[in-house]
Amino acid sequence: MTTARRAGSPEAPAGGQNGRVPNTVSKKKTQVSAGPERRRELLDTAAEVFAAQGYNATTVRKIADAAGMLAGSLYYHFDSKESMLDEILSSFLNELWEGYDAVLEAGLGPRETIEALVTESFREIDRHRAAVAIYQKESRHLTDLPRFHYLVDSQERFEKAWLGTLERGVAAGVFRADLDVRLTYRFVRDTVWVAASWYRPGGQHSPEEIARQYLTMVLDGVAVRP
Amino acid sequence: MTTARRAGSPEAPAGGQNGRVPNTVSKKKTQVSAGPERRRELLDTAAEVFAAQGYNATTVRKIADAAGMLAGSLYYHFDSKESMLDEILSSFLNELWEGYDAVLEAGLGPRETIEALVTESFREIDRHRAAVAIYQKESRHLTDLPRFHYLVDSQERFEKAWLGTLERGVAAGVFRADLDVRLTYRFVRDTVWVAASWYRPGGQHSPEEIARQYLTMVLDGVAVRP
Amino acid sequence: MTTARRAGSPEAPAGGQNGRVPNTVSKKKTQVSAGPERRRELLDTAAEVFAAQGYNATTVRKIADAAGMLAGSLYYHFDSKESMLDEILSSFLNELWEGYDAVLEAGLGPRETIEALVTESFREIDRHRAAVAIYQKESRHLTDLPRFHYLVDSQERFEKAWLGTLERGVAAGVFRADLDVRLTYRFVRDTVWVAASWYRPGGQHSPEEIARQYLTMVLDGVAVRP
Amino acid sequence: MTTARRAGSPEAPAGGQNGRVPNTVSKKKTQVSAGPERRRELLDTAAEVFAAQGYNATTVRKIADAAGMLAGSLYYHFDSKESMLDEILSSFLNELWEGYDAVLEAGLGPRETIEALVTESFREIDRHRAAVAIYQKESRHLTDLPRFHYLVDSQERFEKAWLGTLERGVAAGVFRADLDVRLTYRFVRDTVWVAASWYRPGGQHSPEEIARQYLTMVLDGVAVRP
DNA sequence: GATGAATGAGGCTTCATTCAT
DNA sequence: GATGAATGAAGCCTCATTCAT
Repeated sequence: MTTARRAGSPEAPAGGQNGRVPNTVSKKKTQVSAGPERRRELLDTAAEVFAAQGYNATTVRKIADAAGMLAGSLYYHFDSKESMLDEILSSFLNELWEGYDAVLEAGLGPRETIEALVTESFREIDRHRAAVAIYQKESRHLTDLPRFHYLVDSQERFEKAWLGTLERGVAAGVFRADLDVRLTYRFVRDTVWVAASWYRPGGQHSPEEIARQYLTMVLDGVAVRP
Repeated sequence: MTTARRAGSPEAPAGGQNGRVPNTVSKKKTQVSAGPERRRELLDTAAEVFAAQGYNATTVRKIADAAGMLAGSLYYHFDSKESMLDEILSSFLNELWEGYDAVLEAGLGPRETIEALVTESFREIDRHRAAVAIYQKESRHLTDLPRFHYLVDSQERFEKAWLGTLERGVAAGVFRADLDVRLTYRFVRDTVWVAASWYRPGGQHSPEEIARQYLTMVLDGVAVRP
Repeated sequence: MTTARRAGSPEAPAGGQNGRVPNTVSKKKTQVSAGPERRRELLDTAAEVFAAQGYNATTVRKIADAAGMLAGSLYYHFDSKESMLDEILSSFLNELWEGYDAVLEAGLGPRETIEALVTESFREIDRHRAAVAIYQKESRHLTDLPRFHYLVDSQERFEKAWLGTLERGVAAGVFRADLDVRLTYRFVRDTVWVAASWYRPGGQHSPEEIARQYLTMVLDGVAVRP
Repeated sequence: MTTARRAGSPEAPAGGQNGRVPNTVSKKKTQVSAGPERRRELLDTAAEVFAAQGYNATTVRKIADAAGMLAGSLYYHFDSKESMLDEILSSFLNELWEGYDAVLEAGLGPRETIEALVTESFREIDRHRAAVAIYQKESRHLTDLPRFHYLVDSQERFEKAWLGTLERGVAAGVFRADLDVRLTYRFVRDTVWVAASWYRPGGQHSPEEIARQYLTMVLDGVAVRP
């Protein structure tokens, strides 16, 4: 039931068939590692459970079970259940923005920027599937808590980046002008991130391949051109 | 067991094929009505809260507050919090499938079928926004409960309908053959239903208008044709 | 489930095969009688349910179901669930003491007194099976409530009557002197009243017949005399 | 399913065949013990309260109060209030049957078997007074719950053992043939077990002494022989 | 006399969290 | 670093009772 596979990488046949860059999030040595790596492991475990069952429905005991310890023991490592969530989300967002910022500062054209952002997004989904899924499900009601206000900030930067690029594209004549830009923005944004709900790392398509297909759908459409 | 009962659906005679249907769902805090309408009102209220806060994070007290009664009083009308959820989802799915079946039995071509399904979907989002949002967020872990097994059935029919239509379209040469059909399926499906997360009835676009724009994006792409 | 047969007499093939004196507690005319008889009927129904499920486990709704009305409606007839219990027990005890007093004032010898008390007791069990069963199960913790203090009084009178008779018998040489009288008292008392837990009116033995057999067991023993 | 597990029974090596066993059951409010003994202590406490107030009337808070902890803390040790009851009853029945089986397999004559069973029964009442009292009061409506179906099994074995012995005795001419055997069975059975309702361990009579007196009453009668 | 709907207290249970060992 | 046991707040649900109709 509480399957909770150790998150992401270890079992992934690293750098396998699709020329994918293995993203070794944690390098656990033996069974149980120590120090800050242990922390990472526990967070990965927690993220899996949160993603699978929902934050509220996840009890600290379930996380502890999945980690092979007792509930109380988690409190040696973390202040609270909420702080685990916090750490999961913030470290995901940090990495996401590292990638996004690199793209945004690269001085690409609108279409290329969109392509790069989409590709980067799928890479993040690949690396942080659980965190992305949690983010999707929980961010709405989390924004009420002051502690998670950075989610709002991130959302705003996010919107600015995408919406801006789209508008730039419309102005440049590379994106259609007959569409409501906000609608388009939501369309593209959702289209990409919802994928986290079904994506499983190590599946038959690499994130880059999925990004490629998504991009041609979004940009060129599903219909055959007349 | 819990076979989706068909709700009386007073919302049904929804004004025509395109005119915005003002959401008459009930304005809490007005005088309470009696009889089976009261039940509907309470379910609508509950759905609103479930959608906003998530099923697990919603306490019966919150629902009762929103309905202007005490928590215990809800149990005069419903067996349990879960049965409220059940009734909300099943009556939504019943209505959804009425619309979908009408489309699927109309003998339309693949492209027209997709167009009709998307349009019908946005109409359902308009009518049952809360239920759709709940469905999106909760269906995954609900399927574990025997009581909600009908969600799995519905999902299967759903996939059959959409995937089948897409395949038909590829075979007929109206949809691109160079895409992974399952990927396309997920793309179209998610793209439509996630809209429930931001859609607000009574906004500036009617469901039909949103459907139209979504359809041209999905079918023809966002990019300007070369 | 909540079988709740209308109590005692009506269905009993009055004065049937065993030369039993029919004790017509209530003469209901048709389906639902009015006035004070209705009250009796409801109390009989309540007593059945209390006896079957236990006072605490019996909800007012169960009684109402058995009586064919809604829970709230009972409050037209009675102040509270507790007052139903009160009325059931006190009216039983009243009748019991009527019978007991007649016996005790008859000036019989010790053995004859015991015989008459036992017989009278089985008659009461026959007439008020439910009340007796309730009494057995609930009296202990009821005595805490001031309202039910008469239970304590009754118990004391009861003990005085039985214990006194036994002692009289020991003094008179008709009951064995080698036994602890209190133990004997408890033995006889319990032996009789517990029968309410399995006795069903209209069974194959009349109360008088059961009394007769019990008496020879208690007085003469189960073993064959050497 | 819930097969009566055998409790560790530290009470088992109960001092000899007649010397009063001082009830070492645990004196709440003393220092709490740890490990599986704590479980036993809590169960003993719970049994005491159940016996005194009835299962339904007993709130978990009352049990917790008696155990010197908060209501919720009980759930660290037990799944539910019902499972406490289950464990109390099943461990009592296990011990009871150990004793009964020893008697039944000893190849005694009918009268000696009855004597041994009665004596064993009073010993059980002495050791498990609370459990016996609970059993008396609650077993009837408990048998509806699948979880407690073993109570029915036990009752059947019980009846077989006693009734069989009585019939053997009648056939052998040691018990009276002029009595209804089932009536005799109920008489003897009830007569013994009801004693749990007034018996207090540490009273002036040892269980063996009470058994002896009960046996001469049951077998030889209360009346002086003519 | 009875109904339908609600109240409010309280019951069982869960769970994040703490802390001595 | 981890365990075992407990806390205390809160959650879902039940139920006796009330009352307008």
